[in-house]
This record gives sequence, C-alpha cells and structure tokens, in this order.
Amino acid sequence: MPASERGPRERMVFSAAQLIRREGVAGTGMREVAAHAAAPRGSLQHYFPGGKEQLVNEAVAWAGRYARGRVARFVAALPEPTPSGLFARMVAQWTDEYAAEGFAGGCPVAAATVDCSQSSAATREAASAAFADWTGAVAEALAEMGVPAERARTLATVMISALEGALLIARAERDVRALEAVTQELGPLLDAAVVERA
Amino acid sequence: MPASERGPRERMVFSAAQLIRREGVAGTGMREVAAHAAAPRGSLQHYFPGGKEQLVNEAVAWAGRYARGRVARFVAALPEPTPSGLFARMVAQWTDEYAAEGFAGGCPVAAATVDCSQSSAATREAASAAFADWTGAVAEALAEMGVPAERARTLATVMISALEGALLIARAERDVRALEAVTQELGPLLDAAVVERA
DNA sequence: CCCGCGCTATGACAGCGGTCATAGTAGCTC
DNA sequence: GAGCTACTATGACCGCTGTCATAGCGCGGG
Repeated sequence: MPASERGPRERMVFSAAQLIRREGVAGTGMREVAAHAAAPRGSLQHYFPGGKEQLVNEAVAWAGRYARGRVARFVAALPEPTPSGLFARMVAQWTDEYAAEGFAGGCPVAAATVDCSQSSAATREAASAAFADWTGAVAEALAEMGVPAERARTLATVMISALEGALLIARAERDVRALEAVTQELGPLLDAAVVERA
Repeated sequence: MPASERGPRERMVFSAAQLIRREGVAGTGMREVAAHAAAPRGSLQHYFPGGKEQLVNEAVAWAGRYARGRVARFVAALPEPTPSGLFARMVAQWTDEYAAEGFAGGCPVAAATVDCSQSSAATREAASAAFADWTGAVAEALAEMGVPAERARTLATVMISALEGALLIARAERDVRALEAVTQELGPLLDAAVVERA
C-alpha cells in the first residue's frame, strides 16, 4: 500500500512483485510493470540492464525482505509471544487480504520458483535466499520464545511450507478453508515446542 | 514412467503434465508437448479443439487422478497403516525423485494454480478439483485408520499443504531439507489424531 | 471403385514480448 | 553557455507461440 512516493526504480520492483503475485512471472510483461508503476518505459533499460531476469530477481529479493519485516512486526505486536500466535498472525495476513480483495494474488516467491527454478539459476537462487530470509526471521522469533535453536529452524520451515501450500489450495478453491486448517492444526504443535525456562 | 504404449491423445496429456511440472504452464509450448509425446502436431487441434486451455485442464485433472491413485497404492502397501506412515510415503515419493533425477519438477497442479488461477477460471476449477480429488483420497485413508471423519478432512488438507509448500522450498534450495522437516514434525501430530477403537 | 471419416501434415498469420538503437530532455558543473 | 551525466522517449526488430486453413493420407464400408 505505500506505493507512491519512492523512486521510480523502487516502484518498478514493487510493481513487478505485485504483478508476479497475480499473473506469474511469464504472465507479467515489462511494459506492464512500467505502466503499473507509472514509470517511463525507457527507465527499464536504464535501471535494469540485466533485463527481465534482473527485475524479477530484485522483486523476489524484495519479497523476502518484506516477509522478514512482517515477521518482526508481528512479533512486536503480539500481546504475549507464542509460536501459535505468530503463525496465526502470519496466516491472518492472507485471510484478511483474500477477504478484502479476493483471491487474486499469491506469494511472488512461489511464483518465481514455479516459473523459473528450472530455466534461470539466478532466479532460483534469489528465491532460495528469500525463503532463507523469511525462515531465518521466523526461526529467530521462535528461539526468542523458548524453542530450542535447531528445532526452531525446522519448525519455521514447517510453518512456511504449510502456509505456502495452503495459499495454493486457497487460491485454487477460492476459499480460506485450507488456511484455517493449518492454523488450527499447527498451533498446538508449535506451542508444545516451547521449553520451560528457569 | 508408463509413458509409451497408449494412444497419442493420452500421451499428449501425460506429456503436458510432465512439461508443466518443469517449466510452468506459460513456459510450455504446444509444439513442445507434441514433440515430447512423439505425437504429430496436427493431432493437437484434432484432440483438443479447445486449445491450450483444454490440454492444460486435462493435464491437471490427470494429475489429480494420479495423486489419488498413488495414495491408494501407498495405503495398500503400508505394513501397518498409520497416518504418519502414509505421509512419509507421500513425501518419500518426492525425495526419491529429487535424489534420482534432480530438482527439475514440481507439482503440475501447483504450477497451474500459480500461472492460471487469475487468468483462466476453467483451469482454476480444474486445479481445485484436482486438490479435492487428492484431499479426498487422503481423508478417506485417514478415516480408515481411525481418524474421526471431520478431522480427517482437515488433516488431509494440512498434509497436502505442507507437502506442496515443502516442494516449493525444496526446489528453490535444491535440497530436500524442507521435505524432511515436514515429515518429521507432522508425523506425531498425525498419529495422535487416531482414536482408539473398541 | 469411391465415398466418408478419422487422423495427419504444413504453411501462414497475427499478436505479443523482450530487447536494442537512437535520439531527446533536464539539470548540474565548470 | 558548453558539456557531461542521468534519465526518458519511441520505434523497430526478431523470435516465439497459439491458432487457423488447407490439403493429404489410410482405410473400412457401400
């Protein structure tokens, strides 16, 4: 939503991420990105001499940083920090969006993985880094809540896996049922991983 | 693997699913499908007058039936039927493939969802039906193992969500770590849902 | 024999999308 | 004001893709 007042370069990266969420990487055109960002078409070449691949990679990296930031904000806003509470907030971000705007968008990192992991090594690595960013933030948060470090990393991966998969199903079904299912079922499992501290 | 001796029509659907797994829907061309199926290009029009959309939809539906069939075979082959055992087999199918053939392919239903859920209503519904097919098979299997019916459906959704998400992460990272994480963490949760029967 | 029908073969077309080339503008420094 | 640099503007090109049109085969039945 803080779309407008930034540089044109950043706006284009942001717009690319937005469009990739909806239409996938292959379905998103460069001209379309420029138009959506209200940026001049000529700037694409100027800011992204590496072409579409560079733009996509930056959009994916941006998404990773964004996800990391969201996790930090969720943790800060939790009344009492529990793993299930964090996960519920992460999922709620999506159920809220789907309730408000329909099931148009998914996760841009997932889209990039599906569309490019075979065709572009650089994009695949960008997606990997984005997942690592996100997982790292969640794992740190879990550790802060009292989950042993190595288990925190595993559980963070499980949380993100379940969320990503539920997003796919929710979009296909146009129903948040799957998202509700994962919050409900994973909550107790996550909280049980907290060890009592002295 | 039973690629060869079927009619050209079925071979094309199968090939479409294979290619979509790797390159996504938009990245898969019709000519490419025909070539991969060793089928004449002219047959595309003949068998799929609805064009690419029809072919993709049939490939997705095929994938749904295939997943359903796999679940049935896994259940039949389990020494003692437990939810965690079924899930472990479902995940192992993928870890085996990745170990043997590399991280080239993902789930074709996921690819169709990401690429088409916004652009083609029919494909989105095909993906939804495929997920329903798959989820239904898993839920029935869980119920057979003693999981209460309504919870079985929820848990089946969780299993498939976690699997799909872990597939994405595994492809991006070129590492089966995420797949191992979900098997390990979800196993106990699933088995705990079995109620003792008289 | 020949008709019809299922299937195949190919060439053409139109649209689109990423990229390049070239040229133009704005603003700053010397 | 000249000149340099950052950015913008646009038109063209080329490859690709889905689709269509048209024509050719093979074969079973009348």
